[in-house]
Amino acid sequence: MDPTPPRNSSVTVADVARMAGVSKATAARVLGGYGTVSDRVRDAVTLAARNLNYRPNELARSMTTGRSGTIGVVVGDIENPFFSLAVRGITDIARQAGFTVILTNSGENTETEKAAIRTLLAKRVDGLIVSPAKESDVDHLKDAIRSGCPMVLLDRGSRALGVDTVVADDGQAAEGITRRLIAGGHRRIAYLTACDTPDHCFRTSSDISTGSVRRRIEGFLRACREAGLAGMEAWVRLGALAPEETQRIATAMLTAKHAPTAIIASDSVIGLDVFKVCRTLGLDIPRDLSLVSFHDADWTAVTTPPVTVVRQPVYQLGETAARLLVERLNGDGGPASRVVLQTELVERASVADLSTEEMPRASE
Amino acid sequence: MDPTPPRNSSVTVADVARMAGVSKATAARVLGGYGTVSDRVRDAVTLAARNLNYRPNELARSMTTGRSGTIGVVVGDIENPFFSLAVRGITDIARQAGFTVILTNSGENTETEKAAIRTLLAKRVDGLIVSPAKESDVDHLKDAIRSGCPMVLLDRGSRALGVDTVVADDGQAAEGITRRLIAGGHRRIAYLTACDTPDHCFRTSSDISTGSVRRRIEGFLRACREAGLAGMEAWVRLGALAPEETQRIATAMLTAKHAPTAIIASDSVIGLDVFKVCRTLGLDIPRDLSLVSFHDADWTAVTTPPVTVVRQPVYQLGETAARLLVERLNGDGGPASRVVLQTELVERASVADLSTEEMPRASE
DNA sequence: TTTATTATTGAGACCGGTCTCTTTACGCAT
DNA sequence: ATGCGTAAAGAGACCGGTCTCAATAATAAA
Repeated sequence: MDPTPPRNSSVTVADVARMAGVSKATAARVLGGYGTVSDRVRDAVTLAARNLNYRPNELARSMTTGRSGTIGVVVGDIENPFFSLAVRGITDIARQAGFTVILTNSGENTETEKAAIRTLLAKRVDGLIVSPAKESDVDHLKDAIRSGCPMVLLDRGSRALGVDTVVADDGQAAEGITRRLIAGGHRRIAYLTACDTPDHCFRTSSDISTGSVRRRIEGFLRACREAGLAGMEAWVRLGALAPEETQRIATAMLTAKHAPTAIIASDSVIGLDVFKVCRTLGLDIPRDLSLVSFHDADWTAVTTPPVTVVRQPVYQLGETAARLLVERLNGDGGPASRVVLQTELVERASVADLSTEEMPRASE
Repeated sequence: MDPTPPRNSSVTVADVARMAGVSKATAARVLGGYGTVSDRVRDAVTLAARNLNYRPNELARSMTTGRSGTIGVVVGDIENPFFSLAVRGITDIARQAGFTVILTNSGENTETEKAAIRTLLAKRVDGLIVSPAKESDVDHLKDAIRSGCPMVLLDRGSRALGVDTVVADDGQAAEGITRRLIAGGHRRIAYLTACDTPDHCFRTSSDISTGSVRRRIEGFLRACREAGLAGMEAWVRLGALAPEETQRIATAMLTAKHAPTAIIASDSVIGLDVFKVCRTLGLDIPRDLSLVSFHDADWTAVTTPPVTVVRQPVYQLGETAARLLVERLNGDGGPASRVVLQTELVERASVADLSTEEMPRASE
């Protein structure tokens, strides 16, 4: 209609009110959709708003209402398909519920995480979804909670915080897959993770500050002990933080005299690098090495052989976290809940059964 | 120190000022880090702020300064590794420059995109980075620009908008890979994309509203024409929006009488599904089908055979977009620039050379 | 017709910062 | 001692909405 609608660099309710010939309060009522207004006035204001190309200032609104309509998300690394899928779940639910998402990467670094939380709090997010880098260092999270900001923990719980938590049954999953490997005759089973300790050596599971990984390692060790395998702590390898390091560690393990017959990769990024190393070293999976990875990443189904994985309901993890948070924001004052989503072992062809394989050979 | 620091549900500068025994203006000067204050007062205010556990309200600050310190990002789908990597690039740069990122998924849907832009504008983002779902429908973007919100287009340009744009040299890349296939003796080359038209049929490249894809198809057709191949438009297949559809389309193509000898997948998600279909159909790559995919996704290097891809500098795409935007926000008033990042053809083993393969057969 | 009740509208405070303008005070030169 | 320049601090408006409360108009009840 109007060929050059105004620039509206900042058309305010007052401007609209003036043009419509009503008070600021009345215009605000129409524009904000609250209170009671006559149809005649409503039309006049709506028309004026359209003509002026009025755009509400959500900032000003948040100012008085105290709700910003945003939720802050802190993940380790959005580039990791695990997180990008979870974030997709979060944003989908958030959008449905009328919230927008401010995304932050901690890079699995507590300092960055602290800064992120501070920024998000300053921006007055209505709630937080956090995947804490370290469970042991959560004072900043405690602060946020105490200051009244609802929080949901994603993938990594910290019971000390007493907030809603959504995790997968990592411990059981690891226990199950370990048991399966042991039943298949494996004894030298390595667990490879990005988590690290100051001296890069694993001693006890309490050294591991990333909740999900700690639970997995505990499950791994539990299954080992159950089978009478001792000293399996030595097979837990840390520090697979980047592709180069992962490949260095995997290469070292696999070329050593006492090489593992099976490796459990703590996430799909690590699993991929282990796979690459095998290819580089000319090792055949599963003949020379059995491989199991956490996270059913897309690539795991198309390799030769396809790799056996622990399928986590990642999207649902994000969805559930967001849903829990939205409930809180809508006034749910119930006690903190801990949702544990079931994982599923997807058996493909990267695991060898040493026991039955040996048998026919022995009898032939 | 203090065992129970206050709840600070809303400690304001006024509160801090009162406790420090100074005026609100003075406290604000200290807390906001502007103006001039005596050391004695500064210390008093700082101490009071700490005791009260004061947290600045960024919303209120934005209100007066007119800058929110956030940039809005609209991508098609964060779950797609292409976008998650680009977003990583964006957030890294944004954080360095002191901005936070509000992330939105359009789901490649223009209506959702419009709503997202509206919301982001209402939240008064300082700038926008958008990957428009359709180049043909950009009035909402034009509006945003006219209202004074700096914008950078990511991966998909629209010259009509006259704003900074960062894209890969999609046209050349497609042209190059097509030429290579043709030189290898391929004549029946299919191009498979998620983009769609109302009747699911491709006629002319102007039907394609996603900029990057349109440029690729144009490159593809250019190379075909150059080689004297006519009617290759028929080999452009649309509508690979979801795994099921991609697999349906690929299966139909590959089981038809006139099956393609090569398929170019418009992104790695589609490439993966084509790969799966080949496996299902028992087709050998590259003997029965040559496959090339856009985007050097992690899985492409570990399949058997590894697949030839067009490597786009995705992270840098995001980085560059963010950098450009930050420059604008810092007052750069120069003309809109169009940055074209070079792609790289990563030749692996999924492409067969029909010409040399046929020759020995013919002479045997 | 008068009063009670309700629907509309207006005036203005408020949210929590920033920022301009003014006042006060101090140090130094004349 | 007087005057001036400048540093430090206070007062209060303002940003753009929301929201309470009072005022007015319209409708219903008596």
